[in-house]
Amino acid sequence: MATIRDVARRAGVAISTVSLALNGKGPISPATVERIQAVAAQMGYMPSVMAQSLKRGHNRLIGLVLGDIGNPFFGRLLRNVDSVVAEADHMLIVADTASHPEREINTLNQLRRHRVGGIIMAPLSNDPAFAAYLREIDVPVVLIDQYVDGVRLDYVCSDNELTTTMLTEYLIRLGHRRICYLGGQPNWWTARLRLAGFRAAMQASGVNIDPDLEVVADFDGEKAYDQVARLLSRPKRPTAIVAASNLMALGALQAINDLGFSCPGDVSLTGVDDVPWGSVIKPRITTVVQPVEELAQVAAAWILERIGSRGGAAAPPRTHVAIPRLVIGESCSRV
Amino acid sequence: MATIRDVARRAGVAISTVSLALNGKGPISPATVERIQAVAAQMGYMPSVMAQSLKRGHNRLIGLVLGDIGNPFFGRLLRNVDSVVAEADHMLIVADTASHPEREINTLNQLRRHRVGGIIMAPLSNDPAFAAYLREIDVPVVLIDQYVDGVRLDYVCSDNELTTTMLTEYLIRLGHRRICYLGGQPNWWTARLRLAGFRAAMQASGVNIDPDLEVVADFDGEKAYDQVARLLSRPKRPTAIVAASNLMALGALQAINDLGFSCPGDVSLTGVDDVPWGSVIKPRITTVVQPVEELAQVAAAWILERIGSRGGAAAPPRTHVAIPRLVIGESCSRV
DNA sequence: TTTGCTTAGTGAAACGGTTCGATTGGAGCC
DNA sequence: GGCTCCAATCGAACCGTTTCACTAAGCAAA
Repeated sequence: MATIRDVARRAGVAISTVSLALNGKGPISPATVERIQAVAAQMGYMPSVMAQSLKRGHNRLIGLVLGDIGNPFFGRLLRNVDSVVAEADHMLIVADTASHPEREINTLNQLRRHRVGGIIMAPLSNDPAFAAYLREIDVPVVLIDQYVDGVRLDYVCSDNELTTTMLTEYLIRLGHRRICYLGGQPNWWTARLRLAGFRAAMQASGVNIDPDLEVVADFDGEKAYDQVARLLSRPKRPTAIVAASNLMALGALQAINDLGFSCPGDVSLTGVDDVPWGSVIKPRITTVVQPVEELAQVAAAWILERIGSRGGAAAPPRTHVAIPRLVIGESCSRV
Repeated sequence: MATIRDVARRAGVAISTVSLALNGKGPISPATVERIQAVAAQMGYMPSVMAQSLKRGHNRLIGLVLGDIGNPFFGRLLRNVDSVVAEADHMLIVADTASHPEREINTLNQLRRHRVGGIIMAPLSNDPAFAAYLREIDVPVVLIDQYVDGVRLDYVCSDNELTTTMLTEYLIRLGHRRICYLGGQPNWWTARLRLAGFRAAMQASGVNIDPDLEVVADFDGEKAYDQVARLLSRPKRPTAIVAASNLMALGALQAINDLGFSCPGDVSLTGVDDVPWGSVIKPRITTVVQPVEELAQVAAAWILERIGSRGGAAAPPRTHVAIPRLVIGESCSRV
């Protein structure tokens, strides 16, 4: 690939003249500018972002660290983040930690070696060592979806507590009392909040929580299937299920069907978040959807802000809580 | 962030000594190496990949250009590509063209400015101008999923013709004759091949193709819904449907249900590719799935090879055709 | 003619590393 | 003591760009 030297030689001017001309900076005569542009175009010259960055002290790269890009939620997140940062002429280095929390520090270090201007991350880890690492990090970081206890960083999420509260209240209004809750691993930030949302709604309505019906299924479809199958084969089975994720809701639905029960006839079912093509799953599951576009846009805008104002990196951290939306399907019935 | 200069000063040695010591190259005394390592660790020094790359002439970045990362197929592709290149200490710059073919050249140019070592791309465009651009490109490119006429580049795909051939033959074996084909836009490479696969299977079995039943639904769920709804309300309706994508299959299923028909009772349905939650969609759709992991791994391995052997970039282009797998569900019945 | 002001363009330093030829200082040998 | 040799370390060039102080030329005013 041609370098600025080649262009300068070919155009018969100094290197600095080429730089000035192509960036439209110095007082270069129109004739010269035109000649240089012509030569550059003809040679297919493109400035090396690496070299530019080295000089300027910052490149136009942003790191995006996710636990599982295969998950459609993160896929949509990625897409929307990309569209915003591309607008600002930035590009995304995407790293998937493949659901291994222990790889996160390593991944972040790699991004730092690349001197990315900022990092957007949906963390998995939530231990003090990781928090300590984040507290010392010297590049702007915006957390998304999941938080890390003990750090002070920008954080963008939807109101996780509200998600399950809305669903639980809805079921209670329909007359349900024996409600099963399918939750995630309690070391996940969002899992704890969604559980709290469920409990708050139950208590607010004065409904007793049967501890046996509050199960952990690790945000995993198969585990949800097993748990629901187990609970449905017991005498006092639940009349409704609140699943803290779409995957678990689908696992639950499959269990309900496979055991010969009907949804919503025998068991009402609700979940969190859209599933792509959810519209063709029968019955359509009543669900609370997170505004992914909003999350992505705010996170992207914030990281660009932090990058833009070098000093402003010290500005106090902000939190944006997006309000999820209840989408009523056909998976719940009055009891 | 500390630079190599800072480390050198603090350790009381020359810059070159630090570089040599940390890279384990020169004959540096063990005592000095240890001291330098200690100082570097204490200062949190990390070499700048940009600076290294500038000197070495190549960075450890690979571009991945996709039309829609929101699509789970590409999400899984991304995840698997990332896992392979990460193994080789490379990172991925991901760019989403948001289904705008006209942005592709721009995106590729941006990646070239970043001096990525190679590019993996699922192209949308397939016009001569784009082919001409690709023919001149000075960085290794591996195409995946879709090809571009008139270029000579590595290409990784699954046997697109075979996908629809397998489905069609399966339906014919079940006794179907009036088979509807839902295809994609003919300017898409994969759409043309899948259509050809359908026709080949029909002709091989001596079944007449009713041109009215061969419709274009643009790989789009809504369009498929409309088309199927239209065809099903006519007197001589099809007894089976081959959809050239999962999205169209789901649209078709919805239309079948909404019009009061049953699947597979009245209409048999088949599709191409997994849907992430396919296992809970009733009925489970018979489908041919592409081995995404295999595609991703081959593409990643090939681009790493091209990057590795600088001269080898001129090696003749290869093509890898993966064999898709027929997964029989409950959406088809004998007629 | 000298002075001063513009305009157009140049040269060199700097960014943060790597690499290689040059330079030490000391040990071993005669 | 002078020689060679080797291990350990250093210095400088270089990668591709930007930026800024500087110069050379042209011209108007004094």
